[in-house]
Amino acid sequence: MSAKYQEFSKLNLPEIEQEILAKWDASQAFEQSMSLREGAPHFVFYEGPPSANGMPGIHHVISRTLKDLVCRYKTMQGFQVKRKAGWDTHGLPIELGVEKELGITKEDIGKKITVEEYNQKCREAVMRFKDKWDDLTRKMGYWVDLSDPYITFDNSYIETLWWILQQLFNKGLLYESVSIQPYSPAAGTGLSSHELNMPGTYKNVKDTSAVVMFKAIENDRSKFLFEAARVNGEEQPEIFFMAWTTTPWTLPSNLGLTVGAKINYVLVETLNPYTHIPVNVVLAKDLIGKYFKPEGENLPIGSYKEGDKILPWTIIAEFTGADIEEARYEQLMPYEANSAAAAGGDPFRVLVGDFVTTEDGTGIVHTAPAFGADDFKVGKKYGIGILTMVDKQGKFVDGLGEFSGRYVKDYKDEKGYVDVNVDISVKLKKENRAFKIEKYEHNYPHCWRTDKPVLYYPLEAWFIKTTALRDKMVELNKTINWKPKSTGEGRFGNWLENMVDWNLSRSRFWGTPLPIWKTEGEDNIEFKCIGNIEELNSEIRKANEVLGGDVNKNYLHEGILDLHKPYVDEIVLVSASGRPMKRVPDLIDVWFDSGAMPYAQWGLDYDKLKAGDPRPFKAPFNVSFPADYIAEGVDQTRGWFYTLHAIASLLYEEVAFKTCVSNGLVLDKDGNKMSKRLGNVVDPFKTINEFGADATRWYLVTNASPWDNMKFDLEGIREVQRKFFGTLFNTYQFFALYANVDGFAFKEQYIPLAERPEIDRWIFSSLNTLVAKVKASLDDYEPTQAGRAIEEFVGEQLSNWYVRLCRRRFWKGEYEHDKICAYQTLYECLEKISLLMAPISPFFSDRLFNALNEVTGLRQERSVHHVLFPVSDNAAVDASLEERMQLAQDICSLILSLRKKVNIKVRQPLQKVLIPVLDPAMKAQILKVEDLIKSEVNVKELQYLTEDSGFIKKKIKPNYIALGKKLGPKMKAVAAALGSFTQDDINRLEKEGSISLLIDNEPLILQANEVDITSEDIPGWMVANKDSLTVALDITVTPELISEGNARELVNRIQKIRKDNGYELTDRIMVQLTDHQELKGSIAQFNTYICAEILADKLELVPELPDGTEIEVNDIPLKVFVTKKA
RNA sequence: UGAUGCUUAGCUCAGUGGUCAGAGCAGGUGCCUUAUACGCACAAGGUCAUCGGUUCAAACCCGAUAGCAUCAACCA
Repeated sequence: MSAKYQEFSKLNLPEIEQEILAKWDASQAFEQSMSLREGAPHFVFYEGPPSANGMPGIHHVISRTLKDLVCRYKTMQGFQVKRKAGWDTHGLPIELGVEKELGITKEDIGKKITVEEYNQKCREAVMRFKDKWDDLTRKMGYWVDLSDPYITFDNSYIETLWWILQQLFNKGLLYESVSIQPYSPAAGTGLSSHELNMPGTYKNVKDTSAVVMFKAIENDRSKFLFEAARVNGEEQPEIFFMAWTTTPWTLPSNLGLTVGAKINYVLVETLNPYTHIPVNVVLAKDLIGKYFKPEGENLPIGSYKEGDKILPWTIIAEFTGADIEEARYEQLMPYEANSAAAAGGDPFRVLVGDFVTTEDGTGIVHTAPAFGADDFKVGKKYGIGILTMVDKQGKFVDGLGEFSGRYVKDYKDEKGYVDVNVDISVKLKKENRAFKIEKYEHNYPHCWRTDKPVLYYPLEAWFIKTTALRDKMVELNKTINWKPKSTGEGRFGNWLENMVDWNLSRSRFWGTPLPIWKTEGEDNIEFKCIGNIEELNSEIRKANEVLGGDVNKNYLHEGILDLHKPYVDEIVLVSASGRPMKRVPDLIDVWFDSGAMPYAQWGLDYDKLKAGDPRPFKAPFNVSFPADYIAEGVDQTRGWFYTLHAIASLLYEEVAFKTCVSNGLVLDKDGNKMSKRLGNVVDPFKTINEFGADATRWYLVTNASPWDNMKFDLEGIREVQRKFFGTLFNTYQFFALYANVDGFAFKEQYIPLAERPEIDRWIFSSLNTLVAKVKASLDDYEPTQAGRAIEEFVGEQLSNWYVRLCRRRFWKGEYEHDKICAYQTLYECLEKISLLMAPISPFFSDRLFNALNEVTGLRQERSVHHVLFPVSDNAAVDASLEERMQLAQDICSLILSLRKKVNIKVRQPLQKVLIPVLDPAMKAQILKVEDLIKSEVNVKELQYLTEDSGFIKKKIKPNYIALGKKLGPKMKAVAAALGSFTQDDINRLEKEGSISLLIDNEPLILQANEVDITSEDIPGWMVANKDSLTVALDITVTPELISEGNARELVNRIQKIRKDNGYELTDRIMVQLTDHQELKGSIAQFNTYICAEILADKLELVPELPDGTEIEVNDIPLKVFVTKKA
């Protein structure tokens, strides 16, 4: 323990941080922050695993600051907070990175490079930037246990995922199905959404589009259409539903027509423009204009002659989509391969779907479930079956007549490729089944590798039936505390409501394999889902015994050593009926990896597993589920937040986290997204090295609410550094300077609050109010509020008011009661601040705390992060005291503003200030701070004007809040009436407590408490107002006042000379001045004052001073000669 | 296209159903020196995105529009 408070030459945050980091390392401060809380209640935090495959960016600093500050705060609240780090190690970005590095594509894997080698590369690549991440973690002061992280590619991690999948499989929540996915026939592979979002994949292309006519069959639902046509005179009317398609090749696979329930449709009697046969067609009313000209309306059909430009048409019925639901139609292009039986459902019906619009087409959507996600969904809902009349090479299957074997798009760059879409259109035209054929330009996705158009194609995939738990998940979500609320209720809640089953399958190489084996062939398929390594090993041996030969020969001895591809794929298992089973080649979605971290981070406990424990995970899972708190970027809403929630709901019908903070994006200072391409990425290392992690963290937290997108500007960090840390640092420096002089080490008895001066009690009250506010804000996960409150206190209350007003107490007089009060008060403020700010800025707070504590030894703890958070002392909070100090600050500000207006500097004393006081309470309040105001603004007296002094001009306004409900619409009239009140009217109202008005010829009694009376003017005086406060200043400068002003000015000049001469604070001086008529009186009168201020024994007036310094005192030139007294 | 959020001073952000809309920074003016010019004080700066509605009263509540952002989707 050193006897002196450390003084610094200059604030250097990065340097302080280096020092603190070394100290933390040496003392194992982080480990201690947990071990000191052994046995205390847990606060559970989950770390969302980052991928160490890329460099960390500044946006990682914000979410990690949020994580860290809550964990530190909860530790200070007495909780034990363990935080295990984790790494996300699987997934497409890693694979793509490796492909790029090796210069290969997906197709080359298994050919140019073995899967084994490839996965080895991935395993190496995944931790490429781990050092950088660890470095950032350390430098930004993020306390997380990096020594024992969970890693998603570890066997034990994958094993836990398998166990979970097995649970879901056993519950029937894991199933195989088809889903419609983007697929590139040219490349023979499915495309991920990532690949589809690559630049240049969407291109404008011209395709043959067709409006085709599906012939309606008369039934219950369509009867009214036929009757309408018959009324119109036709005996055997033909009615057609018109639908538009840009992909005519999907027409042989058509199984339905989808309409919008609320869209208005019409039945139109007209002619087919190609065949000129009279027809009746159904389309959306809004789209009539697209196909028919207004001139043709209601023209008789018979009037049309071939070659006419105008097609006659007549609306003969009007109805909504809901009216024709379940109507039926004839198949458009029947062949042997696409029969209703082949579709496996009840096709050729009119369906209702919410995706239908009337923006283009006909308002009726041709629905081929195999080739569109919406089509598939609505088709499934209605059970119309599915037809996939195109194979994986992109050509029509056999059994489609003349179209069999033809490619639906030019995937092969065939010479003389004839567009099959055109042929289909021509055929339909001839058959009176096409209404309009034209080229249509639209935006369509293309395979980024082959440049050929993508098709949406049904592919086999494994799904988790999350929809089965939807209601439960929605219900559980309501118990989660979301910050901000809108993320949980809106974005997340909405997502849950519209959730679809989770497509787990990924056809890649580096990831968690799906642990499902299945028998080959189409009949009696048997499945086996493996749940742990031991089970797999025993199944391996069993298969070898049953199937014999070389089956699994490489895995018999040691069992399986790596759960990745290609090893798992080599393993053959045996089904219950004795047939060989091969693994489903899929990997699972990496989001499952991270969503399962609450369980997999600990791994499986075989003892519990064998005992049939439903939660067979290693300790400390039992005390680490669910999480009290998680925090990530808002982009994780449908990522990690969802998968955590989904898995916990599926397994245990519980939440995985109780509070979730989702932070917004970090944009550059102009509001653009940071991207490498634009070169506007902020390097977190550079930022921290230059400005310090504390300033960066403080800026990120206080600049904007974390969930708003923030525009990141280094200028803002600079400001924080200067304004907040600079001020706080200076306040400490001030304290240290004098405390060292006086040897203050908090050795004296703690002086009770009641015995301290008013200003001390005030800053204490204010401090405790702050403590309460900070605690409330942090408890509510609102760190921005907390940080801003601390800033405000340090800048305005502590530094700029308390210290400024109290300066003299620290250097004047003996080391006794008042001085000790001042030291104790300032010390406690500084110490509490160090505690309050510790969660947000862990370094400087620790430095400040220790700088103080190393001298006084008041605390046992060696780090601020081990101390319990302060508790607000209600007894110290005095609202009335805070109010009157605020009053004093406001009054001072008003007086300064008046001085400025008339250009009278503060050093010039003025005689008096007038303050109208309308009630005795206000006067009492100001009286208590009168001295303070007088010295602060250099005024000799405060005069209170009460109403009877006659000086005040009052103003009256309705009290809108009180009167609003009572008066309602009469409010305006009353306001006008009050506006025309005379001073006498106001006085009478005040005296009598009420007044009667005539509003709209009705009498109305107004009570005194229903109006606001203020005094905004004092006739003849210069006034300034703030809210209801009014201040007038007497700006008369009498000769006496000038004289005193001169004296003060002189003091000020001589002080400057002292400083220039480099004298010590305590040096006494001798002063010679040239005699000057105008100053003579002043110097004589204020001689004692001047001498006391400048530490001179006397002032000597001489006629000439050749060696003196020339100065000016209020424009009076003179010379002074100052020497240090020996 | 949908969901969600944002839009207030030149910039970064507060703000509450109550009649003059706030702070910091930048810019302006004036002040130094026994903590701090990396400071202090004062003044100026606004169509609260636009348009409608509810209300005695709207920056605030509601509805539409526009722009930005994220996520999801992408379609006939």
